[in-house]
Amino acid sequence: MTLRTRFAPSPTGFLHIGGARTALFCYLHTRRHQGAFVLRIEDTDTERSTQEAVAVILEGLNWLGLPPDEGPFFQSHHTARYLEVVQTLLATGHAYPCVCSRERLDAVREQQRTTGDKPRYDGHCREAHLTVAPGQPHVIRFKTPQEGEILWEDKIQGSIRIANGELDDLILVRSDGSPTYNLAVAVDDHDMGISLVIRGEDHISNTPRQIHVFKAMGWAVPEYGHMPLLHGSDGAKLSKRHGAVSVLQYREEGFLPSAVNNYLARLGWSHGEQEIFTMAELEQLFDVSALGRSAAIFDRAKLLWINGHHIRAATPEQLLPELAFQLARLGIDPAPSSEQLAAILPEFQPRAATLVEMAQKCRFLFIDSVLPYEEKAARKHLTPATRPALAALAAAFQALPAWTTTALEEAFQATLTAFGLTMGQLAQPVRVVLTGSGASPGIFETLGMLGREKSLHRLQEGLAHLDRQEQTTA
RNA sequence: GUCCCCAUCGUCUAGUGGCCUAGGACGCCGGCCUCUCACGCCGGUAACACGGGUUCGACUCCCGUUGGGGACGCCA
Repeated sequence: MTLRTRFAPSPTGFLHIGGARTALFCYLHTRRHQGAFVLRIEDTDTERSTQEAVAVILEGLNWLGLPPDEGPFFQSHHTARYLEVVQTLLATGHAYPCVCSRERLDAVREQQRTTGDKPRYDGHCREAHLTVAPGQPHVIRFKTPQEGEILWEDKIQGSIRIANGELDDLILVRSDGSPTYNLAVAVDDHDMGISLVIRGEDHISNTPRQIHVFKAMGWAVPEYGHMPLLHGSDGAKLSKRHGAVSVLQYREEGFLPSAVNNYLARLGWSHGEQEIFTMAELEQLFDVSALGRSAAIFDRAKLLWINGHHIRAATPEQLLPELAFQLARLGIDPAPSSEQLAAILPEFQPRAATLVEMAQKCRFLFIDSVLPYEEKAARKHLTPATRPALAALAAAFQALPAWTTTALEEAFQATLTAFGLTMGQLAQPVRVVLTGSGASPGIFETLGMLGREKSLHRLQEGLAHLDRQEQTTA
């Protein structure tokens, strides 16, 4: 029997980083075991589910590179089947109608809370054998066994046992006739032949309820693996408060999907002392049964480091669209050509932890003027004392027959010798004038990438700047 | 409150009774490289929550305490 897993998000919001991790683990585990990865949209809550959320979740999965083998399927399309199952449950005495009002339920819970009991349904209608009149508001509840316990070998958590006495009679069908989560999940997991349910550990308490439905229907119970949750820096379950935004936000921020996946996979899982993994490696190595059991805290600093690694390991061609995307966001117009970007990318790959950072660092190449200069850099390196050498260098460059690295180096060296300067004493002022900042790729690489025309223009611009400065201070 | 789960450097982790004077990675600090910034390299900082057992021997097994997390909806 082949492995079948499912990722089952509810479309009530975007796909955040925690959901992405669940999807990733399902996907990787399934790839490793050559199973089928099913995507199922849990939209039984018609009040809160939206089409936009579905679209954003799909887009997120697509960006991460976690395509489902089957689906997306929508639970809202399966309503008739859920209700059919409920009829069977009713007929076999595993379910019953309940006419308790919300007010009564609230009062019961309130009472239980004050007496220190676990808030739960008190079974008021359980043995009432009610026959509801047409139009009479009621829900259908599952008749949970009160004795015994549910025990399962969790793929991640080990054996978990929960006494049936801890459970109450959950609602299967709402008073508006719509099915609830626990019913829909059990029916779909069975109908879709899911053999391993991988989900967050916040679902542990739902598992015995779902297993009861399976048993009442005489279905084979799937295996379960409850993964530890992702926490924010305060140690609590990741939420919007922690900036748990859409995974697509990470694309905006210049992260590579391979890096995000790599980072996420290392949260709770390890393979020897290896830190960097390609998707292909993860698909081969990752196994949910090797997961740890304690929650992990999301650490952006490490994500940044991993992202830098993946940026360095990528080919310029792979990065090209991402960089173009970020440059466009910076308002670079016209957009540089692919050839242009591919040529400069290697210089910036080791210098950026994100594509956003990379775009900022190579921006100087695509704008008309880098004025005004970064203040600190200009103050430190662009002093009146540097003017003569700068002017001489500009003249020497001007006279160059060809804009080659060798020629540039020779002219540079000659200027150095003529003025008795060290490399740094001249390179830094030139760098500021060329890029507007005190940091850039090597000075000859920078000159080469900028090209003759822009370089010469910026040197003149720099000299003019120094002259202006002279006047204001004089 | 009740039930369930967890507990090694700040963070992610290795560790499955002796190989641990606890290893790696991120971060941080220092150094090297060097025209700047990165990258890279070298070094440093820093942890087995606590208390009982079990054992010749516990980070590793058991119990308890403490701490943290999750769940307790006509949400999923």
